[in-house]
Amino acid sequence: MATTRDQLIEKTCELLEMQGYHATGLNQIIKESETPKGSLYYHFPGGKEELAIEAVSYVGRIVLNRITENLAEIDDPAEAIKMFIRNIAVNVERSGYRAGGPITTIALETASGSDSLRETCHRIYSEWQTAFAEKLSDHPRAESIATLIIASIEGGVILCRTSRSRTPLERVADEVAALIAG
Amino acid sequence: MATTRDQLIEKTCELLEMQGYHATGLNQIIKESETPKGSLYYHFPGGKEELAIEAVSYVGRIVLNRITENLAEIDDPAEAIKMFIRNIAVNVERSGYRAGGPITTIALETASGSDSLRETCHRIYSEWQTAFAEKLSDHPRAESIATLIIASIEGGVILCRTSRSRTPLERVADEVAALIAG
DNA sequence: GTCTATACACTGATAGAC
DNA sequence: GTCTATCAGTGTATAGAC
Repeated sequence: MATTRDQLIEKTCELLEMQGYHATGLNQIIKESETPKGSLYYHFPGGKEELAIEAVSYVGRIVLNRITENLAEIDDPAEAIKMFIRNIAVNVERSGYRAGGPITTIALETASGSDSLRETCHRIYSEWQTAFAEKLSDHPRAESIATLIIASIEGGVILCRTSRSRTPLERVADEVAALIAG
Repeated sequence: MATTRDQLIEKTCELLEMQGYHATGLNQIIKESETPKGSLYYHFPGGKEELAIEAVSYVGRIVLNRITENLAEIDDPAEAIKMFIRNIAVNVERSGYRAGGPITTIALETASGSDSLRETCHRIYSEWQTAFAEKLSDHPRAESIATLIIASIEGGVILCRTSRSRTPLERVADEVAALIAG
């Protein structure tokens, strides 16, 4: 029971992750999601920016859940986070290096453009960071390490997609684990 | 003695860093650099893509020199790299969080678009990584740590620009230094 | 709520005079 | 080498019938 609104949001998430904000046109979104343009402006009167905000919020929530669930599966924080990052590396490779980092491109493109999109990305990054910090709550530098984790994952995705190799994220996984273990 | 060609490349570097590839139009480049459009296609017959490749190569070389010079100033690798990253944090703040990471946005936007731009970014990231790895040559995991450094700087810039705070890169600097010192 | 047709600005690119 | 005028295509957004 996918509503028109949901179809638009999901297709927008997919295209934004692969192409970014400015390279993704509304015409492509309505064509690939098979929804008429009139419906888009009915559901999202704010146009492209409002649609992107909803899409980024949606995918941010999904990723937050995945972080929480995956980290809960392994007791040792260093090992849990290492496996989580290695899993991202595999997924980036599986996408043909076309996806990975669902909000990274948007965050950069809109950092000096749309303030509402920038704030949405900032909120999501904060939520992700909190999830990692909670897993590291025994560590004296939990918050600081959580920031490094988010930063190195985002940067690692860039390096993997640019080099068409999963090695960068695998190295990030190993080094982050080494840092946590001390 | 700035030639027309150099003016175009330098202005393109500036705009690509702040806005990204797709948000930067050729009209804006020629207007702000005060060079006519005819000259652009005379110097860069390949159009926007060729101009961007030249711009990315140019700024990549400048940054490589800055990495080499700055790292040579302090003997201890952990301290040298820490200060280098803290310096980036200050520069990002100084730009009003509108600049920083001169090729990051381009690397992401063109990862699934232009193959020649993607390869150019890949080459530059490799050169930067080698510069850090050489400074860490005494460390058994020099290459792996150099990858983490590039990734966490690129990601740290994203977090700083998105949150309008220099804290993320300062934390990255501290954690990377902790990792190197062991 | 859904859909089509269209307005209007702007994009990258080119032609041709100078 | 430089500059202007202009092309064809696409972008976001809107109007109005159904």
